[in-house]
Amino acid sequence: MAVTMNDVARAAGVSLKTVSNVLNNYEFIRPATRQKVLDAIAELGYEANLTARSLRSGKSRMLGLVVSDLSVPYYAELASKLMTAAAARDYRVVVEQSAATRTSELTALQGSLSQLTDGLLFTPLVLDADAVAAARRGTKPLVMLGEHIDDPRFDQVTMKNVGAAKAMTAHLLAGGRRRIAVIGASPGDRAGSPGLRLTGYREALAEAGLDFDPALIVPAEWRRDGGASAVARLLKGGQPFDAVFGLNDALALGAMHELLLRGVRVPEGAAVAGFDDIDEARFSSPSLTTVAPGMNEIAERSVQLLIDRIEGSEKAAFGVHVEAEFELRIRASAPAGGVSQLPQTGTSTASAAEGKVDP
Amino acid sequence: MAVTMNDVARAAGVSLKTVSNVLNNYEFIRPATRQKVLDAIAELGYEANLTARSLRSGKSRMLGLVVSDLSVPYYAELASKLMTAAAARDYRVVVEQSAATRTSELTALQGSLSQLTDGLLFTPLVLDADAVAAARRGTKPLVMLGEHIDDPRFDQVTMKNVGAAKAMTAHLLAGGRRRIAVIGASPGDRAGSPGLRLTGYREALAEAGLDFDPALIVPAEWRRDGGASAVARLLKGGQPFDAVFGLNDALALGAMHELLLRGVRVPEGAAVAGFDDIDEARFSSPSLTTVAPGMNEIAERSVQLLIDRIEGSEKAAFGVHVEAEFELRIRASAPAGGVSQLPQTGTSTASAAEGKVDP
DNA sequence: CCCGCATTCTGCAACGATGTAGCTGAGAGG
DNA sequence: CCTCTCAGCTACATCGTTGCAGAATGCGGG
Repeated sequence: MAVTMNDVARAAGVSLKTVSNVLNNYEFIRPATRQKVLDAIAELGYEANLTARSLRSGKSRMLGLVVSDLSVPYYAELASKLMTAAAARDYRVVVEQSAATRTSELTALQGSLSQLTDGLLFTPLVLDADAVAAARRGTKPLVMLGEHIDDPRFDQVTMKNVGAAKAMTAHLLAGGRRRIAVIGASPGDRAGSPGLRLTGYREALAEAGLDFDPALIVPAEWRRDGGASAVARLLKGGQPFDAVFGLNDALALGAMHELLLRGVRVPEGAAVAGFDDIDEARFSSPSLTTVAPGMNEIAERSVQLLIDRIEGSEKAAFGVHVEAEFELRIRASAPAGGVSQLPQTGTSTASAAEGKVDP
Repeated sequence: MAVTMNDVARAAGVSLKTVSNVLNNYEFIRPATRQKVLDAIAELGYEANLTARSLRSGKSRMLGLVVSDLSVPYYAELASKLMTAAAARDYRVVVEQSAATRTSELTALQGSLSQLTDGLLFTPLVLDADAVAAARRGTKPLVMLGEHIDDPRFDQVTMKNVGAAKAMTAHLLAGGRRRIAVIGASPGDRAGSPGLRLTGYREALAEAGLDFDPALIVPAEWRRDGGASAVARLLKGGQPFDAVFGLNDALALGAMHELLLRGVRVPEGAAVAGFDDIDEARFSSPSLTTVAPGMNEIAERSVQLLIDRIEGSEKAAFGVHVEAEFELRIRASAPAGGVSQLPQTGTSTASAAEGKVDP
C-alpha cells in the first residue's frame, strides 16, 4: 500500500540500508548517491513509517502529559504551551487525564501511556513521592510538574509559590487590606501548592507585623464552585474580611462571582486576587488581579529537561529542580493604591480602578 | 529488557502463537491452556508491546483530534470529553493544534498524526471541502466536527446551530428586547458557524415580524478580546441596542466585560447571551445565558462514528450526519421575563434576576 | 474401519525500519 | 608492487507482534 524504504531503494538503485543512512544523516555517503535517494523519495512521496522506526529504535518521539482534567483552564493552557514547545523540538505530546484518582495516576505512570512515549510530564495530585518512585523503578524519564511532590529524586519544574503568594499578599496589604481571607487551603497546610502559597501569605503577614488568623483560611476544592461556596461559608461565619486571596484563579473567580451575587462590591467591599493568570482572568468583570506564574517558562523548561533526559544530554544523577519566575498582574479586582483612594460610588468596575489595568 | 511473548510462551510451556491467540481471544483454546498462559502473564508481568502490535496489525487504537488551539475553553472541554469517550472504548486521543492556518491543517490531515492514528476527528477552520477531500484521498476515516464544512462526502457531527440561535433570539425577544446586536458574524454570512447562527437569528426576527438591521451585526474574532472590541465599536457607532448575542461564549463574555466596564448594566442596560455553555459561563458575573450545544452527545457520537468507520461496522457509502440536541441555559445575563419586570436599581446581579438561574 | 470435520495448537513469514558486520575499491605509505 | 586504511556501500539479522498455513488429535457417521 504505502511506499516503503524498499521501494525507494529500488527506484534509486541503491540498497535499502543506504536509504536508511541518508534519512539518518549518516556521514559517509557520496553527494551523488544522497541526491539520487532524495530524488527517489520526492518522486515516490515516501514517508518514514513511524511505528516501524519506533519498534526498531525504541524511541517514539512522543512525550506523555498527565493532568487530572484537561478541561480545567490552567491545564488546558499548560497543555497547549507544552505541545507547542514539544513540536518545536519535533516531539509530540500525548495527554492522559488522571481524574485525580490514585489508580489512574498509577496507570498513567506504568500503563500504555508510559510504553508509548519516551518520557512523562506528570502532575501528581494524590500519589506521594515514594509511590511514584516505586511505580517508575527502572523506567523512562519523568519530569514532575507542580508542587504536590517535592523530592530530590525527581526532576521537577515548578513555580515560585512562596515568593509569589508573599508578593501578592504584600500587594493587598499595601492597598490597605488588613483581613485577607485565603480560599483553597487549611490553616495547617505546609506542603503542596496550598501549603506553599499559604506560607507565602503568612510570611507577608509576619513582615507587616500582622497576626495570622486561622478563621480566615477556608478550605475548598480548587474549582469555581469551590470558591463560590467558600465565600458563602465565609459570609455566613460572620468573620469580617476586606480581601479574598483565591489560591488559584478558578477559586478567585468563583469567589468573586459569589461576592457580587451577594452584593459585596469588588474591589470596594472586598478586593479579590487569584493565582495562575489564566486567559479568563483578563476578561472577568472586574478583571482579576492575579499571579502570572511563568507558564511559558515552565512549558519550555520542562519539555527541554525531559528531552535532555531522554536523549542523555542531561546527566545529573540527582533531580534537577527548576523554578520559573513570576509576575504580579495588577487588575481591577485588587488595584494598586490604598482603599481610601478607591471611588466610593459608581458601578463596580469604575474607570478609576480599571485605569490601573496592565495591557 | 522487557518481558516479551516469547518469555511468556516459554514459562507457560506453549508456543508463542498460542500466547498471541490467548491475548486476541481466539476461540479454540482449551480453558486449561488459556489459564496456563494467563498465569504466566500475571507472574512475569507481561504487557503487550503496542508498537509491535501496531506495526504488525496496522492499527494503533489511537484517534487524532485536530483543533486550532487547545487553550480555547470550548476545545479544551471538547477534547476532555472526547478523550473520556474514547477511553471508554479502549482508544486513546492524540491532539494536534492547527493554529487555524492552511498549511498546518493540511499537515494534520496528511502528516504524522494521520499516520500514527486509525482515524481523525477534524475541526476545520480554513480548509474547504474540496481541499480536505483531496488531502484525504484513499486514507483513513475522518469525522468532521463543527460546521465550517458541510459536505455529503464526509461524516460529520454538529450542533443545531440554526435552531439553537433561533431559540436564543426568541428568548431575548420574549424578554422584550427589540434591538439585538450580534457579535461574531458579517451581515452576509450564510455558511459556517457564524452564518448558521446568524440565520437562526434572522429566522427568529422574521417570525416576530421584525426587520433585520445589518448595522447590528458586528464581525469579530471569536475570542474574548474580539467580543470586547466589538462592543467598543458598537457603542462608538451610536447604534442603540438592548441585547448582545455573542455567537460563542468567549465573545459574549468579552462583550459583557466591556459593557460593564463602560457602565452599561447587564441585563438592565443590555442583556447578553452566548453560545457553547463553557464552564466559565456559569460563574461569570452576572452568570451568562447561553446555549448548551450538547457537547456530551457530540463527543459520544463522533467517537462512536469514527470507531465504527475504523472497525468497519458503519458501512454507509455517503457521509453520515449527526446533529446533537441543544438546550438553552437561562441565567442572569438574560433572564426570562420582560424588561419591565427587571429591577431598575440595585447591583448588577440583583437576586431577582439571579433567581432564574438554572441549577 | 476409514473418512471428514471440528478443535487445538505450532511454525514460519511478514510488518518496515535500524544495528552490526563485512565487502569493495581507491589512495597512501613503504 | 604489496599492504593498510577508510570511505562508501551492501547483506543479514532483529525489534515483538499477528496472519496464514498446516499439523496433530479426537470424535461421529457411513
